[in-house]
Amino acid sequence: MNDTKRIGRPRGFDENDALMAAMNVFWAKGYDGASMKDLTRAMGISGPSLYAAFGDKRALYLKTIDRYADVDACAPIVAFEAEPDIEKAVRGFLTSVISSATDPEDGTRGCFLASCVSTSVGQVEGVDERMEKAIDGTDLRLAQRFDLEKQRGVLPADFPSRLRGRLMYDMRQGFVFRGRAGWSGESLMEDIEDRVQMILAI
Amino acid sequence: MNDTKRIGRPRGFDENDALMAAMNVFWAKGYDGASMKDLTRAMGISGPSLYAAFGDKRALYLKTIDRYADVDACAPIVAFEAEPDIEKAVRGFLTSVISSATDPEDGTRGCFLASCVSTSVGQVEGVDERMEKAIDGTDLRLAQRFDLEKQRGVLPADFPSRLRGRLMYDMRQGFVFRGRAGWSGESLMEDIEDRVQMILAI
DNA sequence: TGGAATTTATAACGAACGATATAGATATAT
DNA sequence: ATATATCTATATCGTTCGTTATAAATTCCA
Repeated sequence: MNDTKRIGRPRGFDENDALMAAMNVFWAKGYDGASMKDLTRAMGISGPSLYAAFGDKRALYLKTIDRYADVDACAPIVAFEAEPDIEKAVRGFLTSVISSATDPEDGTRGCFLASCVSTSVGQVEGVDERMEKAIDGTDLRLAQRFDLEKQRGVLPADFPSRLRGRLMYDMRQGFVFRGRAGWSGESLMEDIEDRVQMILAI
Repeated sequence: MNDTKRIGRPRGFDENDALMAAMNVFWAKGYDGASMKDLTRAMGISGPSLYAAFGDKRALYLKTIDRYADVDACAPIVAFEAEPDIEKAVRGFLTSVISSATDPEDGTRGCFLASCVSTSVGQVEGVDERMEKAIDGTDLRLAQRFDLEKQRGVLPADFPSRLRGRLMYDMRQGFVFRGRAGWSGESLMEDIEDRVQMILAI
């Protein structure tokens, strides 16, 4: 927005990098579990710098949520939209959900929204609206993919795109949750063929 | 176990009542959100009494989880098992899930396990095993209800009871989650007919 | 009635939390 | 060069947290 050189000492850190680092901490430890010490260390900045740049802890948390929505970091949805064959796309979505929910990477499991932010809904002010909007957005994206197949004639005209999109979202929520509780990827995979047929059933 | 009068000053509170009161606090505020002050006030006892009777905060939390499993306080599952007609039973399960997830009662929404304990999985030591066992148990109860219908001949012999039980569980998880994020009961009800057919589809 | 045992209430503990006051460092503008 | 503005680092603030000494109160046993 404003690229002109500003007066005063310049930032010693990249705001975006710091935000992503903070997100990973929240992701791995949860909102309450992530202390300011954890955050400042991971972000590579000191307390006062954090407060000056992002406000307080809660504001930082909300900013990581907005950032996540922007960068579109949710692998399963991306996989779903990229695969042209709809059945493979649905299977790919579920497979991606399961693998990300059971293969921890840096302590971060599943989707940031599904496995971290969702646990602070109703607890941290400002999260509910963002979560509701995120769910709405995801539901819509999933439904639009089905609508596309209806236009192509692959899916029948009366296919309930919106309902099946919501169903996929709820399935993700369930898989992520089971993954956190200790379920193995293999045991979760037992369900996917039945669920693929289910999602696409007329 | 031991009803003989014990020496010393007797308890001034009922252990079971105190445990249920503690559960309601955790249910409404979450594990981290519930302070010892909240707990002692709701339980009607003082700090030292709490520690003497239940151990520390975490031990108290785990005991409320065990207690919940014992009293079988999950309304949707009870509704599911009580209704003889299987289609009505499935519909009743989902309806019960939705109403309990969107009609807050004393700040407690949904199922204690689904809406509170599930958010502390991976965060509080001892919760994971209990949650995994609880999910297993619920999956099994749901599946057994379907098996019963297979014996009666209402459902075909190749009906995948276990998979559909899991599916119902994941749907509950999704509904409870959406309810916490602000979804209304009416909007959630839009899905149920599609889902009832889905759960019972061969 | 006097001790032993147990629960109670008051008060306060150390630790960790989130958040800041202060001062020093580094840039631009005049 | 001086002034001004912005960022950084150290150190510390006041709370709140979960937890626990301490001592009074209440019961049973001898």
